[in-house]
Amino acid sequence: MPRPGRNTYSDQKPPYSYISLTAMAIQSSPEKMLPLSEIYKFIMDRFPYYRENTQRWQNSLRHNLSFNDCFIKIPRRPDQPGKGSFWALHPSCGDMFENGSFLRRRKRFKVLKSEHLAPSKPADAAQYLQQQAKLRLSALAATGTHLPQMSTYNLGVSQPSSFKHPFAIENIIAREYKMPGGLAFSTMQPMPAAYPLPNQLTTVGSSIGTGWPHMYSSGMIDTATPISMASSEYSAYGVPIKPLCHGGQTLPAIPVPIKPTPAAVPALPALPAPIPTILSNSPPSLSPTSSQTATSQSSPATPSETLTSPAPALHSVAVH
DNA sequence: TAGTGTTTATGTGTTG
DNA sequence: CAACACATAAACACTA
Repeated sequence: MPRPGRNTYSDQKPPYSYISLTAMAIQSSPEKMLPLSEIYKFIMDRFPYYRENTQRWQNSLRHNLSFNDCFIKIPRRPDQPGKGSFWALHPSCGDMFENGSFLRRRKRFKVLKSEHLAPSKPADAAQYLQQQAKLRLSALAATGTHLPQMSTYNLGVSQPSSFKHPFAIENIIAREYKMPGGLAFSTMQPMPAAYPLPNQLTTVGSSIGTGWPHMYSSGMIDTATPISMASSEYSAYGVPIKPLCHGGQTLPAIPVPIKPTPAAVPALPALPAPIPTILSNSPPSLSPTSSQTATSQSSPATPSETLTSPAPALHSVAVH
């Protein structure tokens, strides 16, 4: 396991599992589903490390897609000719990653065999999923709820719902995320020794390139996979429906939200505090798993670095 | 035939 | 230390 060291990460293996990377790719797509080739592309575009030994990691990735229940295969429609199916995230897999951290899952996502909720036939499941998604979306629209932006994997029990884990998918893939005020961190101090700091990531996706050496950040990538994470659309779609059915093998005409807004999460005001905590060694309000993981894998990053950054900016931004 | 998808096996590192 | 998560390899089937 490569650890974030002092050198550039450009060619080093990112600390994300294939599951994470795949989830990122899928989540980054407007429709929340991608063919295998696009998943490859996404990963190679963003992580130079994966531009080599493609046979190797792509085999592993395919293995993960098949092996893990959190990925569901969606058949191509007749009007979408091509090879292979689309892959999407299982509607119930949202809490796979503790605190939204994509470093390591707290537990493997497994579809229950006796899922009484979900229809058994794919055709039914398709309808069911679509129905659920529509209901969900219309409900959201009706309430006019401004959902916590990109809170897809933000499951933090004691975190404000606006908190976005530095390794959360939103932060990872939100390269095009633009702050309302057009703020940018591109001029930020280079931080070769550390993985993206929460404030950097949460604040502006475009800054990832500088603060996140293992991710490629040249403009060319954007042409490949337009990311709509910053759009309001994502806010809606990105909030998964947890209680949604399991085992939905289907063909959703509309993207199925991945995970519900954690209802249990107390509606606390945005706190700058939790973030630095993650990368530091004190886990107070965060789950040990998450913080431990984050720290263990980015050890050389000195917590002080994270603390010296303009942390407060980050949440006010994240919320909006 | 290359790409895709499934499955089995094995090894390593982490977690409880 | 057992169980788990993950990475990797490899064999094989299917299909555009």
